Amino acid sequence: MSNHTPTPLSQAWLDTLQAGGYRITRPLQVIVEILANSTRALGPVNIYDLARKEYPKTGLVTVYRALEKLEATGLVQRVHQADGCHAYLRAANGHEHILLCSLCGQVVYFAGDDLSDLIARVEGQSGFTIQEHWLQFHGLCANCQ
Amino acid sequence: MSNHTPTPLSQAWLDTLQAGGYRITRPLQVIVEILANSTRALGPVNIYDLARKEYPKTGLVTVYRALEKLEATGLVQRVHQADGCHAYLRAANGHEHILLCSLCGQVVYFAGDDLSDLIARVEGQSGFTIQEHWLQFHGLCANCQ
DNA sequence: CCTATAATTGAAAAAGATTTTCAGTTTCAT
DNA sequence: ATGAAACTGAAAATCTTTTTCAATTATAGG
Repeated sequence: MSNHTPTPLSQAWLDTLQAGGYRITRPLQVIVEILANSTRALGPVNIYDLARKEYPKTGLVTVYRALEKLEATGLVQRVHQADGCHAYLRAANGHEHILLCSLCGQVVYFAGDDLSDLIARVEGQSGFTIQEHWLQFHGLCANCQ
Repeated sequence: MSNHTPTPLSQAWLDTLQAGGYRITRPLQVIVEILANSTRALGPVNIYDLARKEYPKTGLVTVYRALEKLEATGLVQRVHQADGCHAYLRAANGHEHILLCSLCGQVVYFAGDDLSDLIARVEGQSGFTIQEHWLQFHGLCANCQ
């Protein structure tokens, strides 16, 4: 069976997973390779189909379990779209946020937003303690418009 | 069976639904009443349970169908949370955004954000046409902290 | 290099969530 | 009042996700 060399990013993910106490198996490697290098959001079944091209024995259950590990480790995040939240993506780092093409699922990460004033104001008015904020843009990518 | 007078908001929703060509039935009225006046996000089964207290014949299917209509009409929106996206809420109007308590699901709507500069910059850099933006805060409400 | 152990795997079954089908009922315009 | 079209609830069908379990595999330690 073919055995490509991992990209730098997927190698880094595998190192992180191993440091987290997980074992590095062939199906995990294949799934990591797929997700680390995808430019669009992928659902469990998409990943399953892609993984089986590389390692045909891969089971769908293993995809679900890999997604759990990757999400728990903070390498991957769920993508929320109007029609559901079943796709996954490389997690945004730091102050990155995501911009998604509503047609093809293409993703672009962008940095920069300073919401601290707004957050302070909303905390004051609501009595909440804000722990997390979530900013996401949707639109049409250059190819889809 | 009891028949409370509708609140102004739920009456407005019913009018909108009727204007949209939908028929106003008892289970729809009950479901609208529940959603229009809830201060927290509710999933289909939550709604089902609450609806049956008011109108015991209500079927879960009818809840799903009502949510479809309400979402299509823009009165209700799905709430996206870390663990899934199965709850619904009154839709945010205009420049309102939502702040959710991660423990109890309590929701607060807040207004105000000017992201036009950021949007313009990201459009320029990415080649996307941005159609929609999505801002959501998560935290602990006054009661839950 | 071998070994023991604990994690991981795939298949099948189970559980859950959502959708479809269908016959009977209800709304609402006429 | 009446009829057409929309809506309803129950059951069945479809998905999606999780659990169970025996077999396999990764990895630490000898």
